[in-house]
Amino acid sequence: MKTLTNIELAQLLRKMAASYQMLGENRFKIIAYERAADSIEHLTSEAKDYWDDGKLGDIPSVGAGIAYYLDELFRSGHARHFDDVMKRIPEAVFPLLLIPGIGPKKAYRLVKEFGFGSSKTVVSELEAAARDGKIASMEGFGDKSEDVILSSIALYKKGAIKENRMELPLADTIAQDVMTYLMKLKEVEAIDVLGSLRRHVATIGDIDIAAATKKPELVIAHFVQYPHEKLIDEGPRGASILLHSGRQVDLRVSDPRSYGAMLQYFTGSKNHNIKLRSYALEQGLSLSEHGIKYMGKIQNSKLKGQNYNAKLKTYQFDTEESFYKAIGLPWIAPELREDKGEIDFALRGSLPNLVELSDIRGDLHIHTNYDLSSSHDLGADPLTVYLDRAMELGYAYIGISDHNPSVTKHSVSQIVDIMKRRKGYYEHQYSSWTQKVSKNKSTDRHPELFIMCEVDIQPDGALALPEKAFDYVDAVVVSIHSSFTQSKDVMTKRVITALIAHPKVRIFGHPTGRLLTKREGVEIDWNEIFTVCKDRNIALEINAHPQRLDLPDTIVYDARKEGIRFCINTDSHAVSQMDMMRYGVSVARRGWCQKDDIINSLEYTEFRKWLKRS
DNA sequence: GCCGTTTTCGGCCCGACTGTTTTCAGTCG
Repeated sequence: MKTLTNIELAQLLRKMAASYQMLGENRFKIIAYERAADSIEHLTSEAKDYWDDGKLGDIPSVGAGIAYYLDELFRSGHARHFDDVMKRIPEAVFPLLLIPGIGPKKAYRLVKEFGFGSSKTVVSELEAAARDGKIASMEGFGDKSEDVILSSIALYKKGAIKENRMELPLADTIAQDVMTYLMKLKEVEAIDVLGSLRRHVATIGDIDIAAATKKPELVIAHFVQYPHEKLIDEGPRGASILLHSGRQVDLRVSDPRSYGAMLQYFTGSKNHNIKLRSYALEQGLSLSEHGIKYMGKIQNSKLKGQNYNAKLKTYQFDTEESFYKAIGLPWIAPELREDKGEIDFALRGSLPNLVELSDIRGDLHIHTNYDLSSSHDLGADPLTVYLDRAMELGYAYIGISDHNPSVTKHSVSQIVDIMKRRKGYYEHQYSSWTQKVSKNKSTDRHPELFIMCEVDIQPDGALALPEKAFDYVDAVVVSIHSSFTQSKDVMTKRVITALIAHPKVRIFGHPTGRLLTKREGVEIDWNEIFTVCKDRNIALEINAHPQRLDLPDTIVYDARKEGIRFCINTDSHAVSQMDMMRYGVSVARRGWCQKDDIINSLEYTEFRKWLKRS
């Protein structure tokens, strides 16, 4: 039987939710399935592992009912109840759910009406029906809905499907461009990104931007002049455009007096907001993007002094801080707003003091253009260029972690020789560089250098660097670069073998090996890895490379609870990539890391002690 | 169907927008 991944389970549960919606089931049952899907999708370990331990019911939002069906699914590959429900739904409805503006009810009606049979052809068949004017005559539909379906399909074909996400740095770059453009207007009093982008999630759907202004019409008119492919929507509160890149940007404007409430509302996450509103409701407070309505009879003292909008019967908040304060909470950093208990921590006043980019003192995973005959990519720039940049960044140290020399092309003694020559070369380069900077600059402070190596973990767990070559490095990062699809048991043993192979193994590089939107991470028993890392005092890397962001934040969160420490590195293959450090810091923050959890926040002397185990 | 520092029953976050309608259903974030 094929093992079901969390993503596949989540998709299955969402299909169940959609099916129930089409069948007119109780709406709370639908919500329950959606919540279970969300919960499983955000799980840090596989649901299958919960099942192995007989603990499916421990998964939040999975109760006795769904646990029973999932159990059957894991045992036999089928859940009769799921099959029975979905048997009543034509398969052709499901692709339609990915088209903007089409939900379960509409999809179901359209498929029933026209008898679309195949999920492969349904989108083009629907397009043809709309072209022929066959939709406008359906009850509940009209000319306008027909147009909307046509333009939605066009969007869908351009890639604007509901699940098409982009990597964080790309979204960040696009958003910065648009915000720079918007800020040219002096009427824009404040501007921020919203949603998953503000929470620094690894992949982003739409780009949402908030602006505070007393002249909304002016700001919106300016926004829709930004170069775009298509104006999707324009109204009094904002507008949406589709860029030439196929990416959607939404602008929302708000009066400065209620900007804080709007910012809070649209930053999400959905689950954070749901939890927050439930909590507020217990105090008789109803939250919305406009502010807070008081439902109780006795005056609530926390709302005193807030601006009151009589028309909306709502108290307004210009900042998020004042909004949270009115519910009795301190401000919660956006990265924490994922319903992982942050509201309880906020209540107890024990939110983590999150690590900042400025806490980072060095970057330990950098590839130079020194050719040591590796089977992997070299970097693009020489050591001295990285050193210059490290100095500008104010780093106390950097580590050069080139890939090990190819083990298939060289003998052991050749590899040892290559590593020895490399060490000599770097030491010489570094020494002349330090002399140069001491002469030119007023300060004698400059980054220290660690000569390291990124060593392949071979399929059997052996390190791709012979014992004698370790004499020529300060420490190594070990990483998986091949055989990603080994079974969980084999992979776990493989990595543990590598981690304990040599005392100079200090960092486990991009541990899951995932490539965002391209390749899933490896299957591995994280608890066993955590145990070994803790015993051997090895750091897990948080790789800041835009395509990796690896470890994923959810696993960082779990590892941190076990007392594991992390090293945030850029894995730079060119000097410009050293600036990606901030994305790694975002991952750490989403994993609730404080400065102490990050090994490369240590100053040089302390870090050196850690790295060299002395 | 899930869930519980007052509850094992009776609740379940909130509002905007749209289109097709005279009060609402569907979709979205």
